[in-house]
Amino acid sequence: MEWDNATCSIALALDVVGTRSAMLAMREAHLGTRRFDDFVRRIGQGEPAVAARLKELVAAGLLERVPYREPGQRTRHEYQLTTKGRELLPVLTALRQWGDAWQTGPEGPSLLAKHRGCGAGVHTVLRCAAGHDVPDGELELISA
Amino acid sequence: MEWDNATCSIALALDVVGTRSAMLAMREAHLGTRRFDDFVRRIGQGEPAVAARLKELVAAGLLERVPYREPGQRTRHEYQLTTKGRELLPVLTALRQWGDAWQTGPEGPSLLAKHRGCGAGVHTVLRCAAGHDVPDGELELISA
DNA sequence: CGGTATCCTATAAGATACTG
DNA sequence: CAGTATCTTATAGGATACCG
Repeated sequence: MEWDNATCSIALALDVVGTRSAMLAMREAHLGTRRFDDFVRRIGQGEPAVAARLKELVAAGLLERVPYREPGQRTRHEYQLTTKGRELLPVLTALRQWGDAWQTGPEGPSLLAKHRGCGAGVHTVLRCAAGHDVPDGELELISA
Repeated sequence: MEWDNATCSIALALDVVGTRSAMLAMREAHLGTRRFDDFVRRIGQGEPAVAARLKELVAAGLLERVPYREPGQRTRHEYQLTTKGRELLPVLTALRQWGDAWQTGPEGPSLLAKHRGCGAGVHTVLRCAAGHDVPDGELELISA
């Protein structure tokens, strides 16, 4: 069979988080951002762009628009991470790690990832199903 | 300080690999694709789009355009992964893993990652600098 | 506060043709 | 084979205004 991007997991993932705004929105959700205005301010894009992206991420099941009500206030909505969205964390971590290593300026990284309690920095490692760490060069990518 | 995407490692990484074609080109490079025509066919986009992307990836230092010569042929060029490009592998692996889990159709994944020799499938795990595995919920993302 | 409506620009990407 | 040139379309994203 000729190679088909329609069945490639990477291409399929990019269908959902393949834009800058989508990935930054997911970063924000993982940082604890919940309200529309905060997404807008922190992503650094206009309301229309952010609104469109949040709508798509909700439709794709990475975020959920949940009503809530503070005492004495009217009902509002907040964007909460679903499990599907939460499991994007390795992608964000790998991107941050690569950006730290290769794209930061002299100021150093402005985004940190810590092991809660332990306090040490967190990075991704590759591991195989047999339990081995997979060092550079021992991973074979194959298109079936 | 207000949050600044100009110093966020994720945003900086997306400056380079934030488009579909860039990420797919890097997937291809990791699959062993080296020649222009193969990138075009396998990415599934037109020559102009692929040419632009390869040029950017070379400029950003993820690929290198290397001359080579088969006996009796004229000199040609191939696109080779640099260390910077090779270290993007965790990002691709995390994307593939998430796509496998959440975005594949009934046919299952068409892209495999195996531990060379061992043969077992490969996935990413999060680990802290102290050596602990970091399970879901124990990672704290902080914007400094 | 949490958006929508409109209009505009920039860029990603498709289509086709051509060249060394 | 490895692109470039040209033209077109689709979409990401910016700017501004407005609304419940």
